[in-house]
Amino acid sequence: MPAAIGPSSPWDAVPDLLRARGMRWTPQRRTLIEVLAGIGGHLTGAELVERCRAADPTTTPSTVYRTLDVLEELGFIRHGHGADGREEFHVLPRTAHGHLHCGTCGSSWELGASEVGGLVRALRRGRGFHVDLSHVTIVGQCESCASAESRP
Amino acid sequence: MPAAIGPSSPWDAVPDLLRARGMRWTPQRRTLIEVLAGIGGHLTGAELVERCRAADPTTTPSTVYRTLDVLEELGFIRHGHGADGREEFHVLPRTAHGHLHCGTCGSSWELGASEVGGLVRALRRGRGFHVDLSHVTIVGQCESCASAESRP
DNA sequence: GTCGGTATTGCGACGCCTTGCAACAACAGC
DNA sequence: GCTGTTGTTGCAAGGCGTCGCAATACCGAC
Repeated sequence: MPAAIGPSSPWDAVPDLLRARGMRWTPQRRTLIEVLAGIGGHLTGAELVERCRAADPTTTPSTVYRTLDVLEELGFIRHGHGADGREEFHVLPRTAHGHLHCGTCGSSWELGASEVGGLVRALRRGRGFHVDLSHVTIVGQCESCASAESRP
Repeated sequence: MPAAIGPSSPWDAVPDLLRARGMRWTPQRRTLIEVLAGIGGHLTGAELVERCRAADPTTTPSTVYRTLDVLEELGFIRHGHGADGREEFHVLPRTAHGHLHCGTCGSSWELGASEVGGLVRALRRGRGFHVDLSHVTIVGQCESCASAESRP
């Protein structure tokens, strides 16, 4: 019995987008898409590999990372680097955004375009430099860690 | 014959600073310091390991990285992460500064406190977040790459 | 000068991610 | 439905960086 017309998801377009570019729709890619569709927010590459392995134990890291590259080209994900330099992927970013990372407690927050807008404009005007916002990670210390440290 | 009193270097203080903290001055650390003193600017961890190996083939990566941690605690170097997430060390930073990295051509520039000042203040006021400037790497596209791309 | 406590080293193993390559399989055309 | 092309996969190996552990050697004390 054919599934009823379910809630349409942006991911549904992936197979055709791939084929339109002469690329192929494979079970391995399907696995990764299902994992990505089932979660949201930020994940490291290793976490993604692990979740794919949970869904399909034959998953290979290299395939996951290569598929992530493809999905990034298609705009479905973006990657940046966390405070430790490890890759971090953002699923379906509504708008480009950077990240704020507390080096003490490890929490992180999104950094909206409005907050970095001044810097982005200044760099564009002053240096002709075009900032890739999704790749911006600002490291430092968050409010609660800073106050905890000044009053131990 | 004892060396004449040479040009004094900030590195000369390292042995005593270490001992003052109950740490030790070892030949391996000496090798790394000599390498660092002989260059300047930005280097990746791997480059540093390689240069140490050139000076002393018995050099071990783990020792180099651990010594770099110590030197960072002492303030002689700072590390950040380049566009690809790899570690990058800055020798003797005069002032805290961030980095601007062109993802297309790979060049990078220093980002002065004045340029990021607005963002730093906004984050402090708005979120109580204290930015670690030396850890900031802004990725994007530089002027020449951007214009080369728009007019191929 | 020697001795002992302990910081440091070197090793081996691991984790994350990338790359080259041969074998495989998706898919367009018949 | 079969077939050939060629994009993908899985493997193996490698690079960068970290960590635990036993052996080493620095350095302060005697």
